[in-house]
Amino acid sequence: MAASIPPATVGRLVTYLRVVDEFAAVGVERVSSDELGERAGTSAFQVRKDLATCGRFGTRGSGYTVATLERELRRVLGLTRSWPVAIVGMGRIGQALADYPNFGRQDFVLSGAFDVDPAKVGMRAGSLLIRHLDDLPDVVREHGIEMAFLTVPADAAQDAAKALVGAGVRGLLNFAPAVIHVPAGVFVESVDFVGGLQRLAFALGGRPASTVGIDG
Amino acid sequence: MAASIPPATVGRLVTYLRVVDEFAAVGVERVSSDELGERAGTSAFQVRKDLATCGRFGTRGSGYTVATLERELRRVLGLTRSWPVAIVGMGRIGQALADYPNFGRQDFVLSGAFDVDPAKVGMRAGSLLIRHLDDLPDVVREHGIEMAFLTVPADAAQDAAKALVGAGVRGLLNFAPAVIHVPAGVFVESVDFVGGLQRLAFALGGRPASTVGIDG
DNA sequence: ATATGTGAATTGATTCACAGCG
DNA sequence: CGCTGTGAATCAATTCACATAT
Repeated sequence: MAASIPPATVGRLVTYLRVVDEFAAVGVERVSSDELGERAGTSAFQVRKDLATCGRFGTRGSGYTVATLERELRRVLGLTRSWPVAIVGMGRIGQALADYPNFGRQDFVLSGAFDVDPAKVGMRAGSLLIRHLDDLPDVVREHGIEMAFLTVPADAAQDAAKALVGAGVRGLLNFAPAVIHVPAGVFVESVDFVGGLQRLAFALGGRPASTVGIDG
Repeated sequence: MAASIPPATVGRLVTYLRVVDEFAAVGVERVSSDELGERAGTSAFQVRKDLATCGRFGTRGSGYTVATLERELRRVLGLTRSWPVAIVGMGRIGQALADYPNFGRQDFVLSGAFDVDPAKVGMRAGSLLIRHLDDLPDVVREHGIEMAFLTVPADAAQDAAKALVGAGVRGLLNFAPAVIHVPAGVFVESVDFVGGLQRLAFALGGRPASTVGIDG
């Protein structure tokens, strides 16, 4: 039971959940793998394979019930509970995240904001009071925090990650352009926008521009 | 010549460039695939395979010259020129990006900031004057902009993408939690932090915690 | 000797065709 | 019939072993 789900599939399940929510928001009750694939930017084959990997959610001949699919996707992804999240590093990006409105809707609750800069400690960011990184273990214990945004400069990222892991945090969402090393049992997802620009540079310029037409 | 490089490899080349820059910054002149792999969070096999995909950069018996590797990686990735970049959507995230200090160092130059909110148009963000989205085509032409940050709310993302493509922009770095559809010849990289949290939720909770030991 | 470059083997992911249920 | 679920086939990516160059 619950055969392990490939990472590539997990990434798409997140997209399907988003798409399903969009359908639900406009009152659609049933969708086909074709419609899901179109909206999610993949093929109907892929959708069916991915969904079948985690259970039997559809009805042959008529498709998937939006409400069922949403519930099952949330269950599979571990989104049936609320996840308290810390932000470590209250620079521009950390502050922008603290003000981001829609985490609650997604079952993530900002529960701590940290920095090492005395000028920032004590200030507010969104609904949060910025505390010193030294207080991390206490706050993690108090709020049951298991994941955190890592929004410190690249050269401070590994040390901050170490502090987080030491405090018991097991999931890091790293925004720094740096590779983070963590022990087994701890997970890092990276949000690498500098890298994103570089991958775009490759796509646009690594190969010759070749006069691609956008007609038709 | 220049056999096409697999996407998975391109992603790692970006990491290698970063690691190589770190070595260069502390004065190291030669590195082995072992050292690169360790720092980049992958195997020496993978490093050699990736680097051999785009050329013969090393010296058997002694490794890779840091300066050569940096130059070659930049060339392969299309980072030998400067890329003007626009920001579309001057909310918290767009503003944070406008203030991000280190794009210049990476050969990306912020060259335009856009929004549709009259309250924001005319204000400054970092070194940029915020202009109305209607001015996009003019500014794109004037500065030769080929890529853009897409930092608008999810429900405005597809329309903004259309405006960008219409203005001739061929590379989008999408921050919105939404799938963006673009014509052939246009590239989208997504920076999905809400999705990142959800993937972490799966990693931490989708499967039973199973008492993962961090000992040994 | 030493560490790269590369074909071969393996593993994983995607695509497909169609069986099977409604 | 229509559309899902799934084994088989194809394709891509990773791992490995070792020949090769310095």
